[in-house]
Amino acid sequence: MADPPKSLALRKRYDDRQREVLDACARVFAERGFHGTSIDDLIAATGLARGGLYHYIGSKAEALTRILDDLMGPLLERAAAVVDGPDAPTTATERLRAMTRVWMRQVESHRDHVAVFEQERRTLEREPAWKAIRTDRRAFEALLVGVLEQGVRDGELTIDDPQLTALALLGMVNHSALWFVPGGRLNADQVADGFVDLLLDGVRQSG
Amino acid sequence: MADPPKSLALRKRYDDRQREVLDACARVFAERGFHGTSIDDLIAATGLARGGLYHYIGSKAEALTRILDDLMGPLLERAAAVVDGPDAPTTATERLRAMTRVWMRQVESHRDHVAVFEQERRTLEREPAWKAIRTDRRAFEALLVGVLEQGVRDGELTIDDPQLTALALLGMVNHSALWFVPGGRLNADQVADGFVDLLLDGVRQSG
DNA sequence: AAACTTATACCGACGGAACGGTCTAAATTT
DNA sequence: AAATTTAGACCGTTCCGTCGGTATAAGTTT
Repeated sequence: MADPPKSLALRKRYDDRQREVLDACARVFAERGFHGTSIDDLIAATGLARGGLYHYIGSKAEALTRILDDLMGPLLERAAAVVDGPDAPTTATERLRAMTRVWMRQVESHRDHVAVFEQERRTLEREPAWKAIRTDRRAFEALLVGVLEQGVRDGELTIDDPQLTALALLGMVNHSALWFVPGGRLNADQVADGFVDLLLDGVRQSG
Repeated sequence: MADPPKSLALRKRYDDRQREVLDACARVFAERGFHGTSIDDLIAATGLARGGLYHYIGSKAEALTRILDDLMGPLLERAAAVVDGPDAPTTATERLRAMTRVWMRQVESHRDHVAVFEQERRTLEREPAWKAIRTDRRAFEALLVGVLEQGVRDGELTIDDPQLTALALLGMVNHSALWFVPGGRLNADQVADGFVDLLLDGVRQSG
């Protein structure tokens, strides 16, 4: 990656353009996979030429790193805020709902990023280079399990296996990056509420 | 792919070896992704040399096709059997459980295949070459939605949005290919039952 | 404000390595 | 000896990233 400009005004212009370029990269990565994407694909997607592209991304791998950081950073920050923050709800049920909404909104706004994350999961778990991403992922999952366990402690929830329950919700939401269509029949909050209601009450006819 | 042997005894030997080779390919594809896997990776994983490998797989893409067919064929067949077959249970709840067990057992026995399927989802949906796989996937999902709708008709289940509910379960199970460990704390049926119980009754403390 | 210098944005030809796949022939089995 | 399995050198292509260069905008001096 080229050194970003020193002057403040230009720096902003550079950052904005870089964001555009990285979003385009995320779109192609999500579509064709990281390894399935060639530099020429990125050139076609960004409209830049080879040199111009490298001016902003440094390398294909660096682009992936940035894409994943831009996904996990905000997600973790917001999730922590609605679980532990000053204005966070206090009951486990409400926290679970708030957290799931934050999460589905991230799927809505960063669908390609989530898709890339899911696609490259195995690689991310293996390579030392992605340790930061792994740490973020684990922190998020721990947050989720924590909320579920709080629910059990408080007598709000009855859970056989909190770990499995967390994995179930993780599957639902992360998998939604494959089918969720922004602007489609359901918006992010509706899907989030749908999942949480399902998890809380199930579908068995009562009474 | 080389012509398989004509004589019956040799044909079996060839098929067995081919299965071994394809399983090894699936393992590497799951680990590094299809495009992230080089022929040399497959050579290392199979112990064969270049020529020997091509004797059994024809091409990298053909190997992928076989891997996915070997996954979806049996899955669909067994799922249809426990939903519609002669000895299939009749209530939606029982059918849902039976179907999920079949499905999780396929994750258990073909974890790498499922992981590859998940990783290449976007490509599989796009390329004309994978039409057969898409048809199978859709048939499976239709089977699942059908069971859920039957449950609603029969008054067994109360479901706001059967489509979303199906997607939730699809997410749980398919995502399990990422974390399920054969021989680990939970076996396939235990995970399947855990998911189904979750979906049926939820986690909210009742009473 | 005009002339000049520097910083930034972008281009596209190019190199070297790695890629998937083929082919001839040797080894092994039937 | 015939059929099958395995080997590995080899080919053309595609790959990622670099580099020297141009054009434009910003900053500086006169």
